[in-house]
Amino acid sequence: MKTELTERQKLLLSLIVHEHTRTAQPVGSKTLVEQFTLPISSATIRNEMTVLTEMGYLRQPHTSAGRVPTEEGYRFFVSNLAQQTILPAPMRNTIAHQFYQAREDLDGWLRLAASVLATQSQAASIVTAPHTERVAFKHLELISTRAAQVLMVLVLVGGEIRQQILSLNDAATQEDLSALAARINDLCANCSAEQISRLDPQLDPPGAQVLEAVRQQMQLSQKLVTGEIYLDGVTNVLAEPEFADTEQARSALSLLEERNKLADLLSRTILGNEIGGVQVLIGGEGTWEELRQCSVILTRYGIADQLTGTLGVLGPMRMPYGRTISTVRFVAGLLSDLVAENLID
Amino acid sequence: MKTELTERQKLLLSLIVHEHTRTAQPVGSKTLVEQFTLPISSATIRNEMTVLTEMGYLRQPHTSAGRVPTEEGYRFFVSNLAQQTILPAPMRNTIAHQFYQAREDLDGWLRLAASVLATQSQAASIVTAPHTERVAFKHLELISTRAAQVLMVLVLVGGEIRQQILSLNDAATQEDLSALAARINDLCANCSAEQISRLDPQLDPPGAQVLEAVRQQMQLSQKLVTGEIYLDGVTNVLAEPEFADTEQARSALSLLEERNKLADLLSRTILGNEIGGVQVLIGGEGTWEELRQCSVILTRYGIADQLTGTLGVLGPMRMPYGRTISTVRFVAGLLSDLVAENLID
DNA sequence: ATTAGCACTCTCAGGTTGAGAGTGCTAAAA
DNA sequence: TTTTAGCACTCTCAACCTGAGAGTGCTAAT
Repeated sequence: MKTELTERQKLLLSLIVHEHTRTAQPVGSKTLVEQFTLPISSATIRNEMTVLTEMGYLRQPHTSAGRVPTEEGYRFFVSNLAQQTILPAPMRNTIAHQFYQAREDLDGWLRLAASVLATQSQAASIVTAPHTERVAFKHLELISTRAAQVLMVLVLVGGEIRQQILSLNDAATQEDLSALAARINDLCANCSAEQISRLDPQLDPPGAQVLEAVRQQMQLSQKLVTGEIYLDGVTNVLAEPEFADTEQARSALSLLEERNKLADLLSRTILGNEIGGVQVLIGGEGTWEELRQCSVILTRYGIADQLTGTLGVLGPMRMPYGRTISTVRFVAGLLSDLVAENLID
Repeated sequence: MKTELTERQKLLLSLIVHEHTRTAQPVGSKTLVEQFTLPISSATIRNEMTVLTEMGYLRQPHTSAGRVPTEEGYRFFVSNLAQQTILPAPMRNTIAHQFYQAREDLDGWLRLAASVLATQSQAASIVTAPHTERVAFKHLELISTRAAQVLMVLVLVGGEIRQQILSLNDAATQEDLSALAARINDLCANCSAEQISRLDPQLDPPGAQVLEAVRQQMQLSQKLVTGEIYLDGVTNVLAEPEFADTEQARSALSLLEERNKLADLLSRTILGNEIGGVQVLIGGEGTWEELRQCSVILTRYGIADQLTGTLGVLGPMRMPYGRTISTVRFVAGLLSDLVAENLID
């Protein structure tokens, strides 16, 4: 159907995308030739623009306005024309240094990652906590609180921690609880939820109750987006001229608040996307009505098949794709390194 | 300075606030008499309005518009005129039932609380995780991961869990670690960070390293807004007509993103406010420039001196105060009950 | 103390206008 | 065949004007 673009057409499309990204205005043929001192006349550009418009890469907001890239136009640009702009070295160092300083804990890293993404891309950032595909038992701890109430702390392979308050049918001493925990730790080491449900340990009632709670927590953890989702820079999006009308912004940002919709969106990157690959969703791709005006850049980080999370950026469709993709990739790399260094297995 | 308001003036102020809250428009003398079929004429109302305007409770956007309540007007309304509207019983039951169902964990409760607040008030909601004033040691667990890396899980009195990955100088077996943890558990039971730093247990190097990490984590936990902050309904604010201009909305919502500013705001409720008291900040109170157009309703929940958190709502200054204050109080009550039921000490 | 009446003020929506930007087409030039 | 200059045409946008409408403040009468 679509014929190949000539080199000149590619160049023009590229320039139009750049100029429009910079000014947020439709770009006209004359502006183009002046801005970039092109060796061809505006009339020639108009002819080429007509072609690109017919091919669906450009569109005119109204009869006598300049051209604006369509979703298709952006898609072509991202796949064929956008060039990765490597972040300047001092910037990279500054960021890496921040991560080094925030060496405290996972929570701090993820929050920092979201903050860096948001600042660098001037858009909204999304970071999910890393998550194991294969949920397995690592360690259990039972802590007596008062009467028959017990705080259960469950550590999973990968380092995820889940807690629950159990009300036992009978009171138990801390010694009893510790013994029970030790027994279960032996029994379940490295087991999956299914394996646990299959083994029949003939435990006394409180033991069975604890084991069932362990199994439930592990099953909960298997659900995809169970953990924390870190957002930052949401107000950056409001600053973009395309969202001067609040209604537009509202629909886009509401997606970030509805956890299940957001999870749905993030799961896009999980299916068929290896670590290191960056996925660019432009204009909702027909699926997300709320994102008609937006683009989302997502990638995964972590260690494949062990501990992975998703991270990305949501901004207006008019976005500096080259720079943003690089930034997303860079931050994902940093987080992957951190996960690798601190992997718990 | 200010003379007392007559009953009729109070009534009128009250009606103006209600009408303005409903329509988001300045209210005129004629509208008022028609809307509420008052037994006085519009001219009389105009005279009273002049008085109220001179007293600083009302203001005219321009010469020939109706009146709008000023910050002072809202403040007077909230302190003297607003009546608590108790949530209808079926509504209360529905909400309580939701909490009952989400019995899983603290995380779920807090998220639900934020969601309920946001939905009921049609504004942005803020909920912080409960936090101990007096941070004290409850239980430590050391879990061997690989080589000299150790996952440290620290449970504080109150149930807060903190985790950290330690790199020991020498590798240690799980038995060694368990023994060390047991020793420290005995040593530190119910201690504060200061007490821990004072005791000199003559532990071997890895033990000292762990103890120092425990102390650090406890000190971190003492910082006020250390835990998770749950937000919901941020996009509700965007729907309000006063934020049709994105710039306004941006400045207000940016406050919610900047953790330290938000913490600062929340700390307002901590100083000199007992549990059960609801604090209403109208128009930034001269302190928060970003909130010039907004009101914030905050309260504390939990058990005084033991485990308390903050929760509240941020919305436009034009807000149904009676209803919203009741809702905030109601949700705080629910959370307080949950904390009491599941207190860990 | 209250009210009817009225002149006055200000906003807002609708309509008009002219400048400016950008296009498409055509005919000539390369 | 491709490129370009020239030009008529279209459309937006800001500025301006205008009249309707809403609401006020004042005054004089009740």
